Amino acid sequence: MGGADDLAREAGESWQHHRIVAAGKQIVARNQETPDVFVLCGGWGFRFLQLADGRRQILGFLLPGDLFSVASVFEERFHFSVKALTTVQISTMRRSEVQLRLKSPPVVMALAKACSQEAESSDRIIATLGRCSAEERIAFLLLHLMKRIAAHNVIRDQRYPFPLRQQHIADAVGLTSVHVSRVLGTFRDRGIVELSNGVLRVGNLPDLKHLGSLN
Amino acid sequence: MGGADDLAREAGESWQHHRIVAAGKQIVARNQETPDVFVLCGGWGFRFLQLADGRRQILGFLLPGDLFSVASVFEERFHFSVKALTTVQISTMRRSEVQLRLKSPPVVMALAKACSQEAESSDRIIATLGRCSAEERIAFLLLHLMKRIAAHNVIRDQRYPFPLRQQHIADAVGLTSVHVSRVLGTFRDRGIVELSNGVLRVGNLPDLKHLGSLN
DNA sequence: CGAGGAATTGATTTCCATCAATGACGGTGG
DNA sequence: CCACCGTCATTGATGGAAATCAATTCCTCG
Repeated sequence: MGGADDLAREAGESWQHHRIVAAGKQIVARNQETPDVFVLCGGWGFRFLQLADGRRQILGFLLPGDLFSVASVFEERFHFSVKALTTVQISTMRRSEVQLRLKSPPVVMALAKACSQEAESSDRIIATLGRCSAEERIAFLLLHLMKRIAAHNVIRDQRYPFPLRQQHIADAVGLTSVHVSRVLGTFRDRGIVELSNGVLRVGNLPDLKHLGSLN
Repeated sequence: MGGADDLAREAGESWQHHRIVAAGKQIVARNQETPDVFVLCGGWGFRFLQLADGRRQILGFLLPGDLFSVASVFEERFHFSVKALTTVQISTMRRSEVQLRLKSPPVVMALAKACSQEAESSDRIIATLGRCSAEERIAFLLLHLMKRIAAHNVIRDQRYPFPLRQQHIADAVGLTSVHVSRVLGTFRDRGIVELSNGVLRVGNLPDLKHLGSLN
């Protein structure tokens, strides 16, 4: 997640492959082994773990430029699965080739940066799931995604492109989609945010931040 | 976390410092800047985030040999706090010196390994907090710690040294200590595990695994 | 022996899950 | 063009898991 831009800039073209995946399709499976490192180039994806009884936890969302994970540069095996949320473009690069590029300091630095961002993000999610209420969790997720969306898009009128279904929100913050619907309902009634037609409209950013900022 | 053994083996002695910290004392604070990389050499510690209203989430426990975090090799600032759970020995090394050692492939590989282990561990914790019941969360934590404890100690009679208070368990799995007490009570009644006097005795490992194995 | 933190236990409340029904779309094929 | 269907969102009623509040009791350690 993050930092792959630098990697791509550094890289030649010949040892990369591109691929389009339709919305809803799975891209990689947990425990799958591959000689490639994956980067998402367009659209949205998400990483997740599925429990034996079907419960699903979304670990994070992938936006354009995101490496599937820093660990995948070193590990030949994924410890999570990835699905396309929207139609998605992915680029794959031979791991061996990527590792050769690790001789270049800027590439190493980009990876190191991505590593610490991954770790910090994970830790904030753990704290949110462990200690926050439903409203706080959802607010946190929205704020987190807004920041990342804004890095890719010009935001006018506080309207963010937002392809998630309520089920995705639920699976990301550890709630049921029914309860997500209720919470988003109260957010709408209170004029905090409104979510419809793949657009997130923020009506009261201070209130949202008040709910969703851990500290 | 993990992989610091290799680092230490690789390292000389002169640019390291050792320190003893009493149980309960804080070792580093969130946002604290330091020129040093920290390794825990003896005792137990834990990493945590504290929310504005005092809610605390323990992110993970540190055992001997653990780097506080891989990210701290690259970042001069911690994004979490660390406290000593027991009396603890810590070793600090100049970050600049550690980074020089990054020219050595085995050190890089040790770090990469630690990075992917951190990421996988975080993701499993996220899934556990997001999707599992109180019993499952506690069982998961116990199993996770048992594995790590067994790597440091000879385990006889299924008795593990276990210095956590119920409050620590609660803060690690996102519950209240009252509820942890109840769940541990039923575990004891069912003969699954018994926790007392800093010793965890496992009475029925299969049942524990059945509860705490995500898949 | 006494004191203070830790654990246990009970009563009650709160939050969220579950179950179930309905409505709103959007696409598809007759 | 419209009936049909599947997916998604909403809403109500109910149940259950864990939080909260509040006493004790149990240890550990001066």
